[in-house]
Formats: sequence, structure tokens, C-alpha cells
Amino acid sequence: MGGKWKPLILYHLRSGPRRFSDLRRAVRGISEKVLIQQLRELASADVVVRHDYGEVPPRVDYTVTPFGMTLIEALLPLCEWGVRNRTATSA
Amino acid sequence: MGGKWKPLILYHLRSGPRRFSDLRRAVRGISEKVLIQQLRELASADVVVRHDYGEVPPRVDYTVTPFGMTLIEALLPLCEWGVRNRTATSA
DNA sequence: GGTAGAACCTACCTTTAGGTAAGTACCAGA
DNA sequence: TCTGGTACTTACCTAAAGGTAGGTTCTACC
Repeated sequence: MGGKWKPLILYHLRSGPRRFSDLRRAVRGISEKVLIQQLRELASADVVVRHDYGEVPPRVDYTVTPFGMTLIEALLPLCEWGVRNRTATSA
Repeated sequence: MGGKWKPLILYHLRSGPRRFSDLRRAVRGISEKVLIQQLRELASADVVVRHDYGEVPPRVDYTVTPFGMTLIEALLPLCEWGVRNRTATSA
């Protein structure tokens, strides 16, 4: 399952629940549409959980599941590799 | 840098040089065009090296560089995660 | 002589991910 | 009253990745 933003989203979710608008500001450059899309996909894959507080104004947050945590851990080496070699490549 | 096939290509290159047609058979479902594209990109990023024997009929093989090996190692955890959870997801 | 295989290249078409821009319901605060 | 913020949805457009199908040059083999 693709989505160039998913790793970044997960990265920002790694240390606890985050509200939608919070993520939107954290993940720079992502559009609202795509952020929701990705979050929905992650949720339907049981990587994150969406919690709607049913309040008004709306309040929703997203949390990584234990399963999602295993994904994050699997992604970390690649992430670190990317950081180490960001001078050499642009990915 | 994208390319849904790159991880698979690298996976098949992990244990030594492979000829083009060899890779083509190993990486099932990839078209020749895309395989070459990806190999060229990997080569220009110094992840693999292309060796042309200058023979006729043509003979070329591709080898992972030490740098490429660090990438493969960074990819392995994600790869294993994918294998472990291939029943749950389709990616 | 005809076929098959090597390692490509080229042109064309389709799919899809992502971007842009607008709209929605509701409330708080200046 | 008007603006701003929340969490979305909808419609439309574009760019790029990938797929398909053909051609090329040369040799080896039946």
C-alpha cells in the first residue's frame, strides 16, 4: 500500500495521539484531502485508530495501534538510512 | 525516489551479480521497460553497478555496491514485516 | 533459412496519486 | 456581525509511473 506521506504521518504519531489539525500542521506540505485519505487507509489497515469525541466543534484524534508500532519499528532503519544519506540522494 | 519494483530488484540482487534477463525472470510481472528504468536509476544513485562485457550477443550484469548493501539492510526489517503480515494486508 | 535469445529502445495509452479549490455545520470570541 | 477554527467532503485537474506492443542488432542452433 502506497502513499508517500504515510511514513511521515506515522513518524508524527509515534509518540502519542494527535489531533487532525495538529497533524496537518506537523506534516508540512500535505493537503487536507490527502491527509484524511491516508489516515483512513491507515485506520482500515489497523495501523492507527480514529477517535471521535462527538463534540462540537469537532474533535478527533488518531493513535497508533500496537500493530502500527511494529510497522513504525520496521520503518525506522530505512528512515535513518534516509537521514544519513540525504546529502547523496533526494529521497 | 519511488518505484514499486526497486525493493524487489534489490532483493534479488542481494546475493550477487545477476544478468538482465535473469532479473527479468526473477522479478515476476515487471516489464522490460520498467526493469531497465529502475536499474538505470539505481545505477545513477550508486546503489548498483552495471557491467557490460562488450560481448556479442550482449552480456550485462548488475551488482549491488557496498552503499547499496546498506540500503538493502535498511530495507530488510520492512521486508520482514511485510512477509509476517502479508495475510493481513496486501502490500 | 527460420527461429530464438541477448539487452535494450521507442511510441503510445491508461491509471492513479496527489494537488487545488471550493463548500459544509457548528461554535467561540472580538 | 464577522472572522476564525474544527474536521471534514466534493469536484476537477495534472503529472508521472507503469503497462503494452513493436522494433533493433547480432549470434547460435536446428
